[in-house]
Amino acid sequence: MTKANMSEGNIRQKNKAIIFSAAKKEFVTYGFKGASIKRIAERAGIARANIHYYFKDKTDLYQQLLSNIIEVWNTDYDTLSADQAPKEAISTYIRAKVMHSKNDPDSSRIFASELIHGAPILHDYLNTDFKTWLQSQVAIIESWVEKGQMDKVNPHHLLFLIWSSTQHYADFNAQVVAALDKEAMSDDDFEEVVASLTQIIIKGCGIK
Amino acid sequence: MTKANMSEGNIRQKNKAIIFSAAKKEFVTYGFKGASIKRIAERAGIARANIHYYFKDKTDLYQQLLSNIIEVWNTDYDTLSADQAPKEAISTYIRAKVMHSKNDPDSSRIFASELIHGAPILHDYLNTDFKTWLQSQVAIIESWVEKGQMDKVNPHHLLFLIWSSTQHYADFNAQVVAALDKEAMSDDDFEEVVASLTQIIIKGCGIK
DNA sequence: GTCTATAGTTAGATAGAC
DNA sequence: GTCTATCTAACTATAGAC
Repeated sequence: MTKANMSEGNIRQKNKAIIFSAAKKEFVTYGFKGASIKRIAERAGIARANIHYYFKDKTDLYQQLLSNIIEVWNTDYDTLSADQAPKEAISTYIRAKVMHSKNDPDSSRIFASELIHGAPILHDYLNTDFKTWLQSQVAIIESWVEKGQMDKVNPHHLLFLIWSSTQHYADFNAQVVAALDKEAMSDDDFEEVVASLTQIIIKGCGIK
Repeated sequence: MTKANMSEGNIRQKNKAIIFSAAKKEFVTYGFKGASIKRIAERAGIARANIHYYFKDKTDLYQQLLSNIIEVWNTDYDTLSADQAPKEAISTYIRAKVMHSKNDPDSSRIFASELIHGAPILHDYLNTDFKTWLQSQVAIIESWVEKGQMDKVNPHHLLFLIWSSTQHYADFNAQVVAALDKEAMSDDDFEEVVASLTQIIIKGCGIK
């Protein structure tokens, strides 16, 4: 790759990142169909036609955005540790999930919206990579049960419980802040969430 | 009200019900902005213009649909029983919520989609009727804690945990069926959900 | 790589005959 | 209460100059 190519590549990368960031807000606010390329361009501070220069069409942009989100999850934090005892592993996992709901709620919301509307784009992913990854998580829980480190619980439903209860604070934030009678959740509020969920789930699984 | 008026009223009621049913599917599939009145009319088997005869505009139709959904919840099942001990009350509540996710997933999904996208229509409801109703639920849990019938848990976060984990099977059904490697969840699957969630949450709250 | 102009499509909403 | 026809607005996508 020549120097000219590299700097072109950098412009591409930088502009695509700006577009992704703008698209994320737009998709969260209006959903896939409701999102308009005009408003994404305005949010990004670039001309409308440039979006079409970088992305084939709206579906292509949305697909790549979803891929980015999933990639961050898979490489970053969304994994139970097989090397730890269940108490530490699950506590760490709950905290990581709650903090992700705090720090990047829009990613969670876009993923949730995609699933709620039937996962038209993520259907293939759910039946391939997701299933493989899930199987590794289930195996970890099963090993804890076999070793008597926790009660016999259905691994799938335990995982769903952790996912839903932690992502709730991103996806349903509008309802949560109304319920807590606040403008927005504070750092302390999120710590209280971690403590509450950890307390109930650890004890509920019979983990000492 | 004359007989003629009554039968007119009945036609209105019947047609509005048909439109609501069609609109529900359309809003679930495409979201608020993506839903088209043309397709709602096609699903309902009536002419496009008739939708505008019964509803002022798309927002009006969506608002009334949301009101219907919330009304069913409030009058039907979505309440902790203050007269029971926590074990029975929470077990009953979890079962009712899971069965509602099974029997009417689209209502749950429309509500979830509205919240995820910032609750533009439900904002007022969340800050009035919802808060009042929630306070009654919180008070019930607090009374159980005071009487020593359960551990000291944060009532709000316990309620969020129950709502999110039970509604998950409606809202995130696409992911759940992929995870369970099924076409659709069976009656037995839903019983397993009730059993798993009840087991973990009851024990997790220190309820005997 | 960026911009303006525009083609082509789809939508919401209304008027007016029946 | 229902239907056809139509107006108006918004949006995606592309062509072509710079």
